[in-house]
Amino acid sequence: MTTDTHPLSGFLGDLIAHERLNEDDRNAILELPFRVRKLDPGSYLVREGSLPAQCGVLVDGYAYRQKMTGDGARQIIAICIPGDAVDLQNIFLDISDHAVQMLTRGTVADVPRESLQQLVFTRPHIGRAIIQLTLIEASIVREWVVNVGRRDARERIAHVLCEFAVRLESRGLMSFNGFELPMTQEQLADATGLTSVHVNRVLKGLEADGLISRWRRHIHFPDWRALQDVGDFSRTYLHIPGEDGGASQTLRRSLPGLA
Amino acid sequence: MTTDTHPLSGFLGDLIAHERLNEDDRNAILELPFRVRKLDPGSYLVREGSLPAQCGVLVDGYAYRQKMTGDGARQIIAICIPGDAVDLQNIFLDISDHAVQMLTRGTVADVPRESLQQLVFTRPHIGRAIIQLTLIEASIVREWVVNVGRRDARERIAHVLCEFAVRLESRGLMSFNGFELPMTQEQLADATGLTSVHVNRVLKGLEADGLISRWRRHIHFPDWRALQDVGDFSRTYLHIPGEDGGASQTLRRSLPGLA
DNA sequence: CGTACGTTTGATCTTTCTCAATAATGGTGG
DNA sequence: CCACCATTATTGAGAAAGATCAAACGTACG
Repeated sequence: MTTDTHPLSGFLGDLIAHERLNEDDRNAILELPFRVRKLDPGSYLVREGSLPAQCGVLVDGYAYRQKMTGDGARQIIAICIPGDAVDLQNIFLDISDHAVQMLTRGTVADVPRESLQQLVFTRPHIGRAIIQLTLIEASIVREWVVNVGRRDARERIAHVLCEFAVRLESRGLMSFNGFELPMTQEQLADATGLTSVHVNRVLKGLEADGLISRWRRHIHFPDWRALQDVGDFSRTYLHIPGEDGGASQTLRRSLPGLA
Repeated sequence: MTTDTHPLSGFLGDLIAHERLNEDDRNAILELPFRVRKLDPGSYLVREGSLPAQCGVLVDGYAYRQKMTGDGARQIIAICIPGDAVDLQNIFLDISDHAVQMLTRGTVADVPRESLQQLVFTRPHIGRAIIQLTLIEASIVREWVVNVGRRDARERIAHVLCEFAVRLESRGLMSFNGFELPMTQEQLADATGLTSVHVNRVLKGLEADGLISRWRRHIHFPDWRALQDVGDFSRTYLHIPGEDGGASQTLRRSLPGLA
């Protein structure tokens, strides 16, 4: 299928998951002008304070949103997975208030700001879908405030792992019963407001308790239900369509141990 | 002036600050249907899991966004000030992922979801303005992740105070050189991921160091510049229009000690 | 005037950080 | 394919920030 190999097909799939788009809408997305780039880990998609003229769509690979404090500490705000548009805020806001950097090697399709902006108002269904995506992103960030503000280290890490698993699953990116964590323990620490030393100890603890199993950076879930409990995780804030708060068929398939 | 007494005039002012609206646009906002309610502290504007049919606009008084963890801890996600629309996410997303509660006694104007939704797509300037407001809200939440994840107690509280001061100032709600903090120390703790005991000690510390002065819940800023430094505060993430990152004229007036 | 709520203070305990060192891993050039 | 280097993971010991527990004190409101 040519659609599956179109660089924006992942993004389109995400839109479709949230809003019914007719053929014209779908074509409008696929006919957006774009330029593809290959990027190395650590390279910037957006710099804080910059004024991006295009919106990057992650074709493959992973990225993260990040802010630095005055004394050089890093806080990771969000993880971007393939199919995510990383500059939706910058379509309507001028100067970027945070940076986006590649976590792994990957591919990005840059779409001009104006093209997307125009679609939002000329095609209400696309507009609604894009607005929903930005709102869901905001919802995830709110949950991260809770995670970092009111949960202890073990809960935080369990929660982040659960969230990542469910998001990957919703895009069909889970392999078997787990995934390869695309980040170092130090980056996981920056996402959870901890130190890498402590992250290491907590991961070992989770493993010792049979809540996860690890090999290299691959994480598997021998007891998915228990991990969710430890992480105080409930998927509702992800606003994944077609799931009532219980698990989807696919999730049931790929995450056994779920009643 | 009749405009100033219209319940939605604060909201309109906020929109205008971000996007040029012509007379038709402005009238469209002021002619929105609404119903006014008076609310007591603690009463809910939105419950987590609910499906709001209207968008509340804070006319006066303060509110907060909040989520609870499984073991009953509360995390405050955002503070809403007069003029804020508290349900913008719920215009396009169905089930609410967090609760909104009154902090003080206050007044809310409820606008039907559909009316606002329609304006977004029929009046692109209003649409852009509303999208910008939701994006700025998201930007503030991102900064809160940084605050709670990577700053110590003193920095966190200083930062929250600075943010609150600047946001109030941008709406003309600062009195003299300070404001009345509309929340208890316990609520401030829930906003910063601390305990009320520790918040109390930190406030006293800030006061002892001449960074703030307190009388009841009134906070003043004897050394605004120093407080910003302690809080690692920079206003850029608030995306307040017409300010280059330096201070506005009004701010200069109302917050002396600013070079 | 008393009760409920918020603030302040002290003493002690835990979680997590910091510093430091060692071991494993992955990628690179020869 | 192998040796080497840089990065990442792991472990230990001690220190610190903040939590917890408990009590006293103020203040506002009915």
